[in-house]
Order: sequence, then C-alpha cells, then structure tokens
Amino acid sequence: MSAYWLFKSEPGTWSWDQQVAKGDAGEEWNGVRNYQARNFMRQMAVGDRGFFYHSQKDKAIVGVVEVSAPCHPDSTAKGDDRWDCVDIRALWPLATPVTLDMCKADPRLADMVLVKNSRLSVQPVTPEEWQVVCALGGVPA
DNA sequence: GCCAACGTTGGC
DNA sequence: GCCAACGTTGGC
Repeated sequence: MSAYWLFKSEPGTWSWDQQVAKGDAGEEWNGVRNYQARNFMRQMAVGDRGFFYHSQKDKAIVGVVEVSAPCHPDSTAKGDDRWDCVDIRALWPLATPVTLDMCKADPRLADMVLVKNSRLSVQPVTPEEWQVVCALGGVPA
C-alpha cells in the first residue's frame, strides 16, 4: 500500500524547476535535520507519491513527485549518521498551483499538516487530502 | 523585516 | 532528565 507525502522547499534553495531538470534520475532530498521529517522519510517506499511545495514567496503546491530511492544516509551529513533521506523525481507540474490560501479556505483541507504545522519540511498527506489537492490542481490523482 | 512557533542544544 | 537559551523556519 502506497502512501502520500509533501516535500517543502524554499525555491531559492531548491526549486521545482531544478527538480524537473534532474529528470527520471531524481535527486536526493538532503539537508533535512529534523527528526520528525526524517522519520517520515524512513517510512517511505519507492513509488510513493508526494507534493512539491514552494515555501516563502510562492506558498503553493506546484508539482507531483515520486519516491525514486528508499531511505539512505544523507550524503551532506558528513560524519553524522543520524540523517537519512530518500531520492525523489518530478512527475508533472500542477495545471493550477494550489496555494496555501486555497488549502486554508477549503474545509476538507483544514487538518492538513501544511495548514496546522507549516514548519515541518516533510509531511504525510492523507488519501482524502491527496484527492482534493489534485482536483484543485487540475491533475489526475 | 518582523516575530511567533517550534525544535535542538547544553548546562545543571 | 529538566529546562532555559538559542537558532531556524516561514507566514505575515
């Protein structure tokens, strides 16, 4: 059974366009230094889908990604074996980016982690939330 | 640019 | 093991 997730990034640090440029090879989702976020990545399986969210200026879900490699040591955590991460690859952009305001305005998304705990950088998404956001974004779920 | 919320660190 | 201090994040 696959699960759904949300990956958050500042576009100035790592943007959707950069992720797309990596193609099917994907890229390590490294740099996470938060136990909750890391623990979610440890629960991920190859093939799980996720949303790609731009924080700061955009504040919007802009694309759909897929987990392309299981959790492994974070190559940027030199000498610190606490930190792991998965690899993800871009699948497709949302036809309409789903903004944080849209999520807050939709009662079906009131319990989204994105709405309730905006600081967590890797989050779980429920199947129901996945359906709603995909519909709002104009992409198949 | 500010500030509230939160997580992590380190001294005791 | 507690908790105060500190740093970081991200919405506003």
